[in-house]
Amino acid sequence: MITKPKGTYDLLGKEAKKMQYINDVLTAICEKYNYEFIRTPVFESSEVFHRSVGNTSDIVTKETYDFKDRGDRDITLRPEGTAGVVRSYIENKLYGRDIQPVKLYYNEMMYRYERPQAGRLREFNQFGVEVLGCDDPFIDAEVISLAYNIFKLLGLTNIRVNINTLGDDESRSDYKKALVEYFSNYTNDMCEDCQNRLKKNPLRILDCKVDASKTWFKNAPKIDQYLNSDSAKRFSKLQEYLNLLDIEYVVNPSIVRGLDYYSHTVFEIEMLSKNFGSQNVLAAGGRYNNLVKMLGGPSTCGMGFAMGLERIMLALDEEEVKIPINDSIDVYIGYVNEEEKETALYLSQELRLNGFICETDYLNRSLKSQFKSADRFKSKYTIIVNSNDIKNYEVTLKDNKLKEEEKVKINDLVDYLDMHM
RNA sequence: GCGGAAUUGGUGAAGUGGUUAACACGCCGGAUUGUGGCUCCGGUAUGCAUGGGUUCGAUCCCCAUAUUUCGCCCCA
Repeated sequence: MITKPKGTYDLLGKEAKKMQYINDVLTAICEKYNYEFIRTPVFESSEVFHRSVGNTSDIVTKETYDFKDRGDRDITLRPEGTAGVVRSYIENKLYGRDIQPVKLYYNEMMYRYERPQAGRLREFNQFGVEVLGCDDPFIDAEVISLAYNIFKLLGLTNIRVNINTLGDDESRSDYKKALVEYFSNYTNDMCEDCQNRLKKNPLRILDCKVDASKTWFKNAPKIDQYLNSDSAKRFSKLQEYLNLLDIEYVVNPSIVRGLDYYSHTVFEIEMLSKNFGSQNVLAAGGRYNNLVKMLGGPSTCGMGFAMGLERIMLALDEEEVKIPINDSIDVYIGYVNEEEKETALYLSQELRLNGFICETDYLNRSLKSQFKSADRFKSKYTIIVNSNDIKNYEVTLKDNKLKEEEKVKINDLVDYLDMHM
């Protein structure tokens, strides 16, 4: 048997309906916030990701799907959404638009060559938002609240918003320097990973779970001592705005994010439930004021987040959130002989085009099985097409709830159903 | 990239080194000569992930591979 590639999944049945529901919610809320849908290619020039995500991140160093196409071009399947959106923003000169800032959202499959586990796949669906051309913490607050409100709207309650600031370039590089200096004194007591992080990306040490309880770890320098006044002011303004929006959040200095392009505001929304797998970050994002320039555009600031839809599905299951799924139909049409079948075919089209969800039998099964089918479809009405009735231009219509049936003229069917549903 | 667990039909699964692989659900048909949801009866695996090996003989023992799953790393 041919099976799906590792780390992929087939979306079908109830899960598919759930996913569609999530998508409906996302689309609806983005409309209200007036974010514009954007779709970019599944694959990009490798350069797009290598120049943006950064070479200290595993995503680019060992998790991308890279290949050469037949024209010998270096191609990479997108591992995340921001870089492609920014590339498109630059290429289409959206910085020159009459309406600013540019507020975009995407909802696409992403690809990372990783070892799959709970909440982590090789092909996965990320929804995300990017706002380009606004440096005000006003937009930071809006973006964070948008992510937060999506979860609230979906019915998730057991979540927490963590925020932090990485400061501007000056603050961040001062802080990095201080961290390296400080942590260098404790290398012998450090876990192996942290020793690597010290060389590659010292900020990430703050996110370590192994060393977190050690005294030297707790006494490490904090970012707020290194923020210059502008960065500090911006961060407190953001908190003010979040308070105003009534968003519950926690300032968490260990949120540093893995991608190189972040600066100032960073945030994560995590699932708190203990039973949830270790992949508990449902959404994450932050400000990236250097990215547009890094990718060759005019210096433009940006703010955004991404969320993993499969993880949200897991979270909804974990919290046992009831999702409104319509799994019933309006009408089931039963028949037996060929003449009746033709009428059934005609009627099914007629009803569907008039807005009714309609099913019938395709397998020439016994009338008894057709009634069973109608029941399984949870149909509100069952039509029994009968040769004798056809002569009088009518059919038998059964109300499956009241279990009553009556003859209805074929021409009156639509009106009748409109009135009764 | 590293480590642990799993892999029997449409589904949940039991089971044994040796003729026809239990049971249940589901599905199809019949009892009910054109009417469901209950009941009863009957039917329903090209054979136990794939490839090797051990053996007179393997679904059951060994090895490898694949996939699933859980964790580390990383990240949504």
